[in-house]
Amino acid sequence: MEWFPRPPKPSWSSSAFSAVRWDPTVGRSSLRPSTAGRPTMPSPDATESTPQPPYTQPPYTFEPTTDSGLLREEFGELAEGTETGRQATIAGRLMLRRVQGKLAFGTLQDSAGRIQLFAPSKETPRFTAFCDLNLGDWIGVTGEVMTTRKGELSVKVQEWTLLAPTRRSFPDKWHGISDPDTRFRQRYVDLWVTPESREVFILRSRVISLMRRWLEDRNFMEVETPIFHPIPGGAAARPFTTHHNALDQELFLRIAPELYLKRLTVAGLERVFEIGRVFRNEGISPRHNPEFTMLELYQAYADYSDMMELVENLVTFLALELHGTTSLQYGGRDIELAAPWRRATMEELIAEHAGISIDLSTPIDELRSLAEGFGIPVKPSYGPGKLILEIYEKTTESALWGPVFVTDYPKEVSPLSRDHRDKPGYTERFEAIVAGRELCNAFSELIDPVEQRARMEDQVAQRDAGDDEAMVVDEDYLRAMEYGLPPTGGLGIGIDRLVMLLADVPSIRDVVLFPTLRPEQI
RNA sequence: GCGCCUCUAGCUCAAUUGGCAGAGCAACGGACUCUUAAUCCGCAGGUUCUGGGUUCAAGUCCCAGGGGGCGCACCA
Repeated sequence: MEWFPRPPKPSWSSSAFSAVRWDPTVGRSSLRPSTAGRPTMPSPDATESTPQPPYTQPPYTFEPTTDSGLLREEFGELAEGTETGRQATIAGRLMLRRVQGKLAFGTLQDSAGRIQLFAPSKETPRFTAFCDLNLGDWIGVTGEVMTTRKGELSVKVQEWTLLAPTRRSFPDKWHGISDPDTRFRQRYVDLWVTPESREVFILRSRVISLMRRWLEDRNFMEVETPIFHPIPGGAAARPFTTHHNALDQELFLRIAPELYLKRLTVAGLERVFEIGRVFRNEGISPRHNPEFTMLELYQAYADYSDMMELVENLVTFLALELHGTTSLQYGGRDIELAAPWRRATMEELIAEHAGISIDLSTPIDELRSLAEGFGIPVKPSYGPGKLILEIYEKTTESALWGPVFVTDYPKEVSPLSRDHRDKPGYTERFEAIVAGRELCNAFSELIDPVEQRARMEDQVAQRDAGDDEAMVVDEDYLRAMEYGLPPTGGLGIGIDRLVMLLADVPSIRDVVLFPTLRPEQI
């Protein structure tokens, strides 16, 4: 994605992340108002004796005819000293300025990149005021497209206007901002001084756009379901709570859209998807933000094998569209995303990585002592399925580089998944692990309302036993199921983690525009 | 929640065994008609995160608190 000319400084590859640019030990501070006077912005009590050009109200609109990217596309290969005779109007932020006396150069940044401004005093109106512009000011410029004697493509400043002054000091024009706290809190500064940061969010936007298109091409219909849930459900997580005054009712911010989307499958919408925010009242870490974005989709008449094919094909498509290849790097390590991905059962993978052979027929005492041997705090309520899952997560999951589909989860830990067609006690559920992280969770959906009620009641028992992430009984969902949920494959993908993978960044805060932080004391 | 690290000018960073708190960029004043982080001269800029303590003397050492980063726990 060469929309931005990279300055010759340390790259932002993930290895440079912590070592060079994002060293967490570097200083912190906040951008404070510039105390310097602004000649273009006299204070209210400035007198008429102030020898500065009068501040004029910026225009309400401005109409650029082109941008830096289009200019580079059209005029990128001009020889030195070319005068094209073509006029251009561009707008953006002044990022650099080099005044030579009667000749000035500037660097303008717009959403497509940067381009040089060429301002000779003989042709640039209000030349002194132009030279007095501050870094960060928004300006609009009209003039001839040309190249300098050194061959730099430029727009000659033959007309210009101040669109908005900046009243705060520009960050270091070479180093930008490196303090992570400032980058997250003042993302508006980070985005225009850190090209790599913009690149990540542009990539994120493209991921979601491409995903929509891909799903729509396969006859999936996008829907929106409630974010306020009277009963939290569809995942195991603590919810945020809120209150509706007129109804005088407690409401929960959704932890997953799952149960509403499956109601729509009952309704006959055979292929639905939703891309939206979900909220989980859990810890914050480089891989967890309390609000994050999920893609969930449901496909009638499909099972979990179909979901595996869908995931690997979708991710392959995204990698090819965004990078032109499925051979990527993450954190300096190679990863091959081309379909098909490996499929292996949880127990096979435990055998590979922990060197132990266990399954649901293993005596529970043996499972308990194995788990304790791995340092897992075992609760008495844990059955064999939960113990196997705990052992998998402790010994195996983070060691999987993948991509790999981890299949056949124990029924005990999968309250919404359908029984495995061949293996009693297991479900047709899988997670895809890529770069040691869960990318998605999917299953052949449980369609039997009697079985679903039993599973929900079991969850309630676990909740009563102290598990505050266990689900509760959702009577309306059970009623919907009683009308008949067809065989259905369902899938949830964490968009943030997918973007982290595709953008090769190490923290979820690098892909969330405004991550959750403690309030700043200003 | 626990542990480790960190916080100095608007930004990026210095400050030796505890000994006058500094530089570059930005800003401000000046010089300069082909620069590319322009260059050169000058000026100004500080609650060293906060509050205690030790000391003749604290950015530096100690205690408590706050923000942030990372790890652990949690998060299927």
